Amino acid sequence: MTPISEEEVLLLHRYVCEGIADPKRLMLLYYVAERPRNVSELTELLDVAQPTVSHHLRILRERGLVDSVRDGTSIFYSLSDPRILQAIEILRAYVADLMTGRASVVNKA
Amino acid sequence: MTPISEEEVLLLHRYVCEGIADPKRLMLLYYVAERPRNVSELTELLDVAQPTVSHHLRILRERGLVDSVRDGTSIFYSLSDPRILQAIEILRAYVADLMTGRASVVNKA
DNA sequence: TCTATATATTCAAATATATTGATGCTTCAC
DNA sequence: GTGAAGCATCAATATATTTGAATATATAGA
Repeated sequence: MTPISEEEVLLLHRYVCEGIADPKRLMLLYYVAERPRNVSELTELLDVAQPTVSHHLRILRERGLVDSVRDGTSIFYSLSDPRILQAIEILRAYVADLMTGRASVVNKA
Repeated sequence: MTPISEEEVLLLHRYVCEGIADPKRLMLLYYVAERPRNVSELTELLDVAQPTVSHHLRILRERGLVDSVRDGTSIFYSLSDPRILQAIEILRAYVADLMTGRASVVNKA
């Protein structure tokens, strides 16, 4: 493990961690990872007001986590890099283990 | 990629994403991943007030991201599960590519 | 027990974030 | 050009987070 600098941590935080730090945005990442989806579709899926979805999509877009492509009046969002969800999936597995007691608790018994 | 449920996303957020959503906490995770470290040491390394470090450590501890062991008057913190940093390292590599223009921008040219 | 050291907690202030109704902008069909 | 659809931005509010000074708690040694 290469030591990390404070500047690198700040970039990591600004470009990724901040982006995935909201449940709605996590859901958005999973949804657009399946296939490109437009805002209307994502608004229905998330069950929040449309401006809320646009707000979260903007945060993801500004950080480069998702790409957007206009098609007529719709704008389709997609995941920009598979590593983003790859990392999240590792954390997801970790949490799943946590919930079934296989991580951190049992390992210390 | 197995579809994720809203409940699973909430757990993922509460137990991990929220925990790594602050630069100071990211630094803490890297520091305690190297070796167990006590609060005094971490306070010097982070260059913030001791209560601030305790606060961040509590957030990490409550989520199970770090373990703590008392030794005399000191309390040593360590990383609870290697997968946490494994995932972060993937994101770190992604950000490094972003910064050198190898990710997301170039791939779309 | 008294004192010093190490860590945690409380509390308040400052800052940041999430949410949504109202509104503006863009695109397309007619 | 007009109207409608889709999305973004604005403005206002509510909520959450970060921070550190002051204080409390816990351990060890004398």
